[in-house]
Amino acid sequence: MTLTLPDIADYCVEAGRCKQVCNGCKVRLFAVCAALDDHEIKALEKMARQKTLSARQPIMFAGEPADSIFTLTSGFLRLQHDLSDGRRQIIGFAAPGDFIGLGLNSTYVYSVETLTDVTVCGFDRIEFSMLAHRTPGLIERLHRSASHELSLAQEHMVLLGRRRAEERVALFLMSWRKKLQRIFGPSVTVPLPMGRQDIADHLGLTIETVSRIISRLGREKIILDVPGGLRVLDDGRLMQLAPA
Amino acid sequence: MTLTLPDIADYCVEAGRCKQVCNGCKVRLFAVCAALDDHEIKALEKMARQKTLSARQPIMFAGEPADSIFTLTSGFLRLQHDLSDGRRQIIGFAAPGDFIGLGLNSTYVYSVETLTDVTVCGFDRIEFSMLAHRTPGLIERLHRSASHELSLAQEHMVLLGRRRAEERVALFLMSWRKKLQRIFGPSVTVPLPMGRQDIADHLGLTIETVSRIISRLGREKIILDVPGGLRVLDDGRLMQLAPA
DNA sequence: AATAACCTTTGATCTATGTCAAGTAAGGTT
DNA sequence: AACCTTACTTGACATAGATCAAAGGTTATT
Repeated sequence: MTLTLPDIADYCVEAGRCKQVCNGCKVRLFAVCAALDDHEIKALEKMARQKTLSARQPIMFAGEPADSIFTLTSGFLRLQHDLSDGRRQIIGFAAPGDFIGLGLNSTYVYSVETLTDVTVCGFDRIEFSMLAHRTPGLIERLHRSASHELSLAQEHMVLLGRRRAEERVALFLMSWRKKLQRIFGPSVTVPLPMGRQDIADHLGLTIETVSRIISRLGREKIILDVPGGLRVLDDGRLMQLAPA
Repeated sequence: MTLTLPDIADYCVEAGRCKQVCNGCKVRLFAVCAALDDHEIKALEKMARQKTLSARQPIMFAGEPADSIFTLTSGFLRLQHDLSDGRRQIIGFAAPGDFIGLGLNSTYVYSVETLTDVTVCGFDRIEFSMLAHRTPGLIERLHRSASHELSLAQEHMVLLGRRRAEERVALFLMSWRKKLQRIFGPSVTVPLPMGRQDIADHLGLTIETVSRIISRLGREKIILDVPGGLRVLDDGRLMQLAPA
């Protein structure tokens, strides 16, 4: 199952720069850039550098200097914290339109790896910060995005702290579907560009538990496992699995 | 064990208003207000309404219209999500200087209850938002605070998703101590204005597990249980309990 | 000072989920 | 097509932490 926002790299990449970037940008309306007027977008455009990255690559590490920040324009990422003994918590998955580096912090607060081939619209953090400093609308937009992330993070704390395994899986499927829906439009088939282990590491479970629950939901005809994702057969029962 | 930032209400409350609020404010340097220059602080001061609230009171509910937002000036709060079946996740505890309503969202994203008697410096959300809109330094400060909260939230996800009970308790004690230290200065004795059940609901554990672990750490002479809080006897071993 | 209400601690047992260990399927490569 | 690698699934068993139950302590109330 392939998700096609027509590949932004197609009409963008030219010695790492591009003209026409923002106006042709498929994710513009979802991204922080939506805050900018024509004048400001020109300034941003000058700073932007398109990049293509292949699947399954680490692209930044928690604690390292945050030289560059970016909007994800196509493909998917996972954002994660790794403990020294190998345990891993996936903080979230990024989809097209998501901005990485919202906090403008001088070091990255999490590590990032690509799940799929990916294109990004990258900026020098300092340069971007300065633009933000003199562009109140941009900070406001960053703040709104960060606040939204914060409330999602808090919702996820409830999931991790207080919900049982089946609820976690059900809620994950629903929230991931909702996130994709906003970008790609409604669909009963939910693409899962991440593996079972990634889902487990996001939900604080083991791969076996995730697998068993997905199998069970399949047996109960609530979902149908299809290659690359899954189809939601019974929305109502899926929702009932997790009390509000 | 009583924490005394001298009570801000002393020289503040006068028909719900006050002169001299901000200059006398004990938490000003920690709070979002620190972003403001003399001119701006005057504008803010006009909008501010001091309030006193007694211990163990719910003061706002998730989902309700966010009419007012505030800086906590003394006392402690807990911020929580409640599920319909009674399960509860405490998102965090607020200490003097913390701002409640950082996101400027039109509805509250979590519920809040007082742990102790409390004083707050409250604002009408709309009024405050408008001030923020024309005061870039203020939004910037809100954004920094929100970003900081976001990274704390992500750290807590790791705790909830991937750490064992003893690590959770140890990390909680260290992070709570660190938070208080910034406000009240260094101290080996850590006040715990919240109960064991609150700690459990913050760490995704049961009260029995929290109690057992605190008892064990006491037996091992890592901490000493004292009324209203506890004393850290062996910082090194406490830190060793949780791998980075 | 005695009583009551509420926390907290401790012990005994249970269980949801983790761990360990095979299998099976799906791509990718030669 | 056969092989190999990697991901997923399933089963059997183990365990960290939950649940149930009963004391102890503290603080507030009369």
